[in-house]
Amino acid sequence: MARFTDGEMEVMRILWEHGELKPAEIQELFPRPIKNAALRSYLTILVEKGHLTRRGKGKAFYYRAKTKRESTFRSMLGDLVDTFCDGSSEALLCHLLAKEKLSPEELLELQRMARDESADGDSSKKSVTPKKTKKTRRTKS
Amino acid sequence: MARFTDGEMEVMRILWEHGELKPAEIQELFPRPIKNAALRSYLTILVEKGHLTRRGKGKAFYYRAKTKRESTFRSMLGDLVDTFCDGSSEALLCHLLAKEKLSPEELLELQRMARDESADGDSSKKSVTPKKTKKTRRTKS
DNA sequence: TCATATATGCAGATTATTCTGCACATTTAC
DNA sequence: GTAAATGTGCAGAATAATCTGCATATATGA
Repeated sequence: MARFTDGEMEVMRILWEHGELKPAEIQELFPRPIKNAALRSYLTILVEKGHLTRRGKGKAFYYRAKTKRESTFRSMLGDLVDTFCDGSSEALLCHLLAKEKLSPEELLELQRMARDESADGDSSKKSVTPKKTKKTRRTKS
Repeated sequence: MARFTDGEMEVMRILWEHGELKPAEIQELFPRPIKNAALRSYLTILVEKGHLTRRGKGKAFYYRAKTKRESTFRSMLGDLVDTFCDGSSEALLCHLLAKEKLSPEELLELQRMARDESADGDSSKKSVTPKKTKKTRRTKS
């Protein structure tokens, strides 16, 4: 359902994080220099595709993500699993277990944390990233 | 590094699985009906991009994947992790742990299997999918 | 009121992807 | 040798993504 090009994904990321912005604000947050009009053509397409909504507020239009971050994540993860793991997300888990050098104790602790995090309340609004367990920050290849 | 469109990905999947094929053979394995010439335009582009090699064998050209399945998987998984998990693959692991309903015993068994699998020999040629642990086969959404 | 800054609307250029059509070459069967 | 089957090369159409330029509208401040 949710497929994005690179430029579109950058826009979505910014709006997922900041909620509601006008083009000039998105432009400033954009990871590379981009002309205002070029950015607006992304926005127009994303509105047409139904991934964004916009409303006039004062002089400008303000844009907001309609497609949710969590559902996009699930969808893209599902595509990856279908392509490389024969549809089994357990196979992906297996792959990560092999890569992450965790002791059995750390692993079980992580599972407990993951359970707690997914148990309470509205998980769709929450970040996927746990708070205290960052480790392998990737550098841009 | 490795980015593929849908059509290109289908070609790569087929060649990853079957090794070396000529256009007509790929055409038959393609998941949807596609004309031979349309398929060949994919192949031409993939060769230009450096993802395939080809060699004349008899009358026809035979194509082979140059870009490896494992490195593509890692690259795409890395992109996903960068976009949605703040670069931490441990965060993705956390997400999967929350989704997969595994007992601690099953989890540790899975970790042991994952370790064994990644330990022996040339892992780049092996499937990411473990043999006995399939469970949540996704249906095409 | 008028100039300036800010925002939008729109036309279209550029490139990449996907796909079609057709001419021509080579192998194989008769 | 000749026809049919199979394969290649190439030109280009259709669509989508990316980006540019410019005309115009509106709010703000002197």
